[in-house]
Amino acid sequence: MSLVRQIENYLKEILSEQTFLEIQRNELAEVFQCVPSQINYVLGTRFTPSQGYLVESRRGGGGYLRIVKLSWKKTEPDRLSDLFEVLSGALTQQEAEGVLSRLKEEEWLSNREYQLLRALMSREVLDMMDAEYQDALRAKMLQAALIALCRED
Amino acid sequence: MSLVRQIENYLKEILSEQTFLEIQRNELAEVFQCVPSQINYVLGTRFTPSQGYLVESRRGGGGYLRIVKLSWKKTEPDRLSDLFEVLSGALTQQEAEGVLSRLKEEEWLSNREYQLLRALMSREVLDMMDAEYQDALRAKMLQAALIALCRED
DNA sequence: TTCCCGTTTGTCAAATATGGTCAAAATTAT
DNA sequence: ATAATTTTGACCATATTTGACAAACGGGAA
Repeated sequence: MSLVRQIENYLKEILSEQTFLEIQRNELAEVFQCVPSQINYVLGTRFTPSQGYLVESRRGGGGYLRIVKLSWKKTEPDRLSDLFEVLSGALTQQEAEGVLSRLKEEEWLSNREYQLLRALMSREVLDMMDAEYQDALRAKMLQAALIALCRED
Repeated sequence: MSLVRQIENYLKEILSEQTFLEIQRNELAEVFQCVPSQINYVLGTRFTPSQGYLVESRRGGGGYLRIVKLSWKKTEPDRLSDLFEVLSGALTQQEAEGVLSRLKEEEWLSNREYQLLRALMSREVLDMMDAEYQDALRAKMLQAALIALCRED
C-alpha cells in the first residue's frame, strides 16, 4: 500500500476516537521514514475542508500540526454549514468522493447509496461535458441528494 | 491457447472464489510476459458489465486494477439486454422517471434509492446543460446506477 | 526593542510509478 | 481472400515521492 494511504489511515484511525489531534510534522515523517513534505501531501489530498477536516499549524520551536475533524453528524451537526458551503461550488471527482465517503461514515448514506452516488458522479458518466461543468454538476447533484435524503415521506 | 484466454481464465479462476480482486497491471503483465496494454484488452473484451464484471482502477504510485463481480447473471438475460437497450440512448425526464418507477416496482431499488435517483436526474439539477445532453446523460446515469447496485463487493 | 539564529513547517517543481488510449501489425477464423 | 480478433508499442494522463529552497516563529543577544 502506498505511503499516502498508510499515513492517511494512521491519522484517521486516531481521529475516529478523537475530534482533533496534534502532532509534529518531523516526528510523523520519522515514524513513516519519509521526507517531511510527504506529510503535507497527505494533508493536502486527504484532509481537505471538502472532506470535513481542518488543518492548522505553527512553525518554529514547539511547532505543530493540528487536524480537526468537523462533525457532520445529523445528530450533532457541529459544522454542517461547512458541508453546504462546500456544495455550493464545484467538486472534482476526487473531492466528491471525499465528501461521499465522509457522508457514509456519518451515516447519511448506506453503502449501496454511497456506491450509487459515487458511480453517478464519476468521470466516466460525466465525461460528455467539459471539465468545469462536470465539477459544477457534481456539486449540484450532491445538493440534490442531501435534500432528497432529508425528505420525511 | 491465446494470451487473452489464458489471462481471462487466470482471473476468472481467482474470481470463482472471491467477489472481487485487486492486482497491479504491470505485475500481471509480468506474469504473462506481455505488454501492459494487453491487460486492458482482456479487461475490455472479457470483463464488461454485460458479462457480469466491473473494473475500477487507479494510476500513480500504489496504483491498481480492481475487478468486481456483478450479481445480475441470475437476472434473465432478455430482461437485461432490454434494459441496456433502453439505457443506451437518451431519456427525457419523464422517460427516466418511468424507468425508475418500474425498477422500484421490481425491487431493484429501495424507496430511498428511488428518491435519490429521481432527484439527481431531475431537470432542475441538469438544467445547466442543453436538453439533448441532459437526455443522454440521464441514460448514462441510469446505466451506471444499475451497475453500481449490482456490485458484489 | 531590534536583530540574529536555530527550529520547524510550507511550497513547488522534478523525478518516479502507475494505469489508459489508440492504431498499426500480426495472427486466426470464415 | 477477407474479416475479425489479438498483440504490440508509442504516446498520454494521473498519482505519488522526493528534495531544494522559502517562510514563520521564538528566544536570546545587542
